[in-house]
Amino acid sequence: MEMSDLVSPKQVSRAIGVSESSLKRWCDQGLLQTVRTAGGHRKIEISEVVRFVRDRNLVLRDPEVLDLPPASEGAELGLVRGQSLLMSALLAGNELLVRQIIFDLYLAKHPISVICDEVLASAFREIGERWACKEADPFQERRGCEIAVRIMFDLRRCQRPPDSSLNAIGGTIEGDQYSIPSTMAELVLREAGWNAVSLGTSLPFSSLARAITDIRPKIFWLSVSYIQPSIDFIQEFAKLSKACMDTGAALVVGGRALTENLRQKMTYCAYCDTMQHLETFAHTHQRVIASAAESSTGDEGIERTTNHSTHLPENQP
Amino acid sequence: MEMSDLVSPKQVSRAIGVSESSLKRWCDQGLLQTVRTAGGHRKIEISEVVRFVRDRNLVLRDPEVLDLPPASEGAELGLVRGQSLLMSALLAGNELLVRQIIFDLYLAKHPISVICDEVLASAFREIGERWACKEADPFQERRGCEIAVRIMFDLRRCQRPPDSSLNAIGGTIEGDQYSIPSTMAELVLREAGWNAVSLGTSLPFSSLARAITDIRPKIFWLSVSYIQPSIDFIQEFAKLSKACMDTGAALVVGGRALTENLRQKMTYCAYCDTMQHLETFAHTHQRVIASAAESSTGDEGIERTTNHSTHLPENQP
DNA sequence: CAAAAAAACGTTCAATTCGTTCACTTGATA
DNA sequence: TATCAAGTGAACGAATTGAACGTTTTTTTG
Repeated sequence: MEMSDLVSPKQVSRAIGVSESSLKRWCDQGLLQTVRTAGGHRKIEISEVVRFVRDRNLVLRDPEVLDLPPASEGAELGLVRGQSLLMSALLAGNELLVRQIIFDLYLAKHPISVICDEVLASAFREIGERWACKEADPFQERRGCEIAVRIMFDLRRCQRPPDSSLNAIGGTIEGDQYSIPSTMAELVLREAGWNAVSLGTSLPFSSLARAITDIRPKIFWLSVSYIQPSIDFIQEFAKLSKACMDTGAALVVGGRALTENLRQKMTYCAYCDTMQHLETFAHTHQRVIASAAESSTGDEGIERTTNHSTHLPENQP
Repeated sequence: MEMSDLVSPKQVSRAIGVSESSLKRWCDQGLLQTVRTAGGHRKIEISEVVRFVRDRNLVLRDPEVLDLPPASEGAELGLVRGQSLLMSALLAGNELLVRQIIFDLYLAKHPISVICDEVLASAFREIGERWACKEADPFQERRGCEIAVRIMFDLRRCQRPPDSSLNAIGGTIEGDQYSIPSTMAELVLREAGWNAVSLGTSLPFSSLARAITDIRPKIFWLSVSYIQPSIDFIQEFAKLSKACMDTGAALVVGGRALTENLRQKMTYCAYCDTMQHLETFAHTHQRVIASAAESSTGDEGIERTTNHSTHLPENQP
C-alpha cells in the first residue's frame, strides 16, 4: 500500500554492505534524504537509495532486502544479453522482469543514454522485425511500449531534481504517435541536468511553435518517427526553425523518418538519432551557454553545424 | 460507500504506511487531533490527516513543496474546487502541484474512480472547452495528459498487488490515440482487485481479438474516444464481441464516440462511460465469477443486459 | 430485531531504531 | 616516527515500533 516504498537504515546498510552507523551518519550529513516518523525513526525512499548507490559507485550486495533486482546476475550479463532478455520480457508483458533488467543496468552505472540506445531501442527494433515476420503481434509491441514508458518514469524519479534555469522542451509532430523517443529524450536531458519536459505526441506545428515562444526553452527537440503524407513537412518545419532562431533555442532533431534527402532541406542546430548523441550535445551546449553568460556581451549566436549521424533506433507501426 | 469526513485509525495507518499501533499512540500523544464516539472509538478528520502528513513530510517528500499553501487548502475543499485548481495546474504544466492535489484527494479516501470522473476527466473536459475558445493551446492539453498519465502510474504503484487470477485487459481501437481513459480503466480495475493491464492505444481490431484469445481475460474493456471514418466499426466490433463470447470474457465498452445509435447495433456486456460505473461493474462481476465458481456446474453464462448511462468525460483533439 | 461478522479498543511484549560514546583504521603532516 | 584529522564499525541504554491477544463497539446480515 506504500506509495513511496520506504525502508529503514538497517535494510539499506545491509543492502550496500556497510555498517548501520555509517549509513545513519550519511543520512545526517544529508548525503541521503530521509523522512522521519513521528517517533524519530529514519525512513529512506528506495529511489533515493538507487540514486545514492549510483552516485557513489557503490554495489548492492544484497538487493533483495530492497525488492530490487539480484545484481549478481544482471549486472554481469551486460548490455548485449540484457537486450535479448529484455525483448522476451517485453513480448511476454512481464513488467517486473523488465524493471529488474533496466534497474540492474542502471545501478551498474550504465548511462541512461546507453541503456536507451543499446537495450531499449534495440529491443524494440527487434520486436519490430519479429512483427514484420508475423512472429509478434502488435498488441505485444504496444503493451511493451506501455511498460517501457512506465519504467522510464520510474527512472526519472530517481534522478536529482533538475536545474530549473535550463529549460528544454520537445515532442513529436502531428500524426507521429510514437512517444518513446521523446520520453527518452526527456530522460536523457534530465540526466544531463536539464529541466526537460516532453510536451507529448502528435502536436500541430503551430502548437509546437507556440510552445517555443511561450516557454522559451534553451533546447527544443523534435522526434520524427513518421511524417503524414498530407503535410508539407519542410515548409512547416521551417516555421519551427524560425521560432527557435527568434527565441535563441537550440533546435535538435532526430528520428528515423528524417531521411538524408529531407535533412538537406532543413535548418537545425543538431541532428541526433541516438540518445548518446543527444547526451553529448546536451553537455556541450550547456557549456556553450555557461561561457556565453560569462562573456556578458550577449552573444546569442548558436552554431548551426553540428551533425552527428548513425541509424535511428525506432520502429513505427 | 461512506462519504464521511471522519476516518478510522486503521485507514489512516494504511494510507501513510505505518502500523495501526503507532498511529493510535500518536493520537494519544496529541500529535493527531481525534474525536471519540460514544463507545470510545477514535475518529480522525480528513483535514487533520492531511495536516499531519504535510507537517511530518511523510508521504511525497518533495523538497520544493515544503511550503505550499494552495495544496493544503485544496485538500479540504474537496472535489469541486480540487477540479478547478487542478485544471490551472495542468494548464501551467505544474506537475508537482498536480501530484499534490491528486494525492491529497487520494489520502482523503476519495475512491480513485471518483477522482478520475469528477476531478481529472472534468478538468480535461474544461481544458477542451477552453481550447475550443482559443484560450488554451493544444500543447498545454498534451503536456497535461503526460502529467496525468504519470500521476496515474504513481497511484498505480500505491495499490496492493492484484489478484493474479482475475485478469483484465483493454485498450483503444485503431486510430484512437487517447490513452487517458484506458489508463483510468486499468487503474480503477486494479483498485477493485483485478489484475488489469492496458494494452495501449490505436490497436487494430485483429490484434485486440488476438490478445483476447491469447490472454483469456475475465474482463475486456474497450475505450472508444474516436472512430476513424474509414473503418466499419460495427462489423469489426462484432468480431471482438465474438472473441469475448468464445472465451467467456466480459466485454465492457465506453467512450464518448459511442453514440446511442451506434450502441444499439453493438453486443456487449456493459456500457460504462464513467469510471464509477466501471468500478461497480468490476465488483459485481467479481461476485458473479466467485459464485459461478462455487456452483461448480460450469455456468459460463454472462448477463448481457447491464447498461448504465451518462455522459462520457473525455475530450478528443 | 437479534445474531453474526467485522472493526476498534487497550494492553503487553519482542524486535527494531535512536542517539551517543568509544576503539580502531587510514592517510596526510610535522 | 609521532601526531592529528577523519571516517568506520561496534556497543550501550533509552525510546519507538509493530504484532499479538482478549475484550468491547460497530456494522452487516438473516
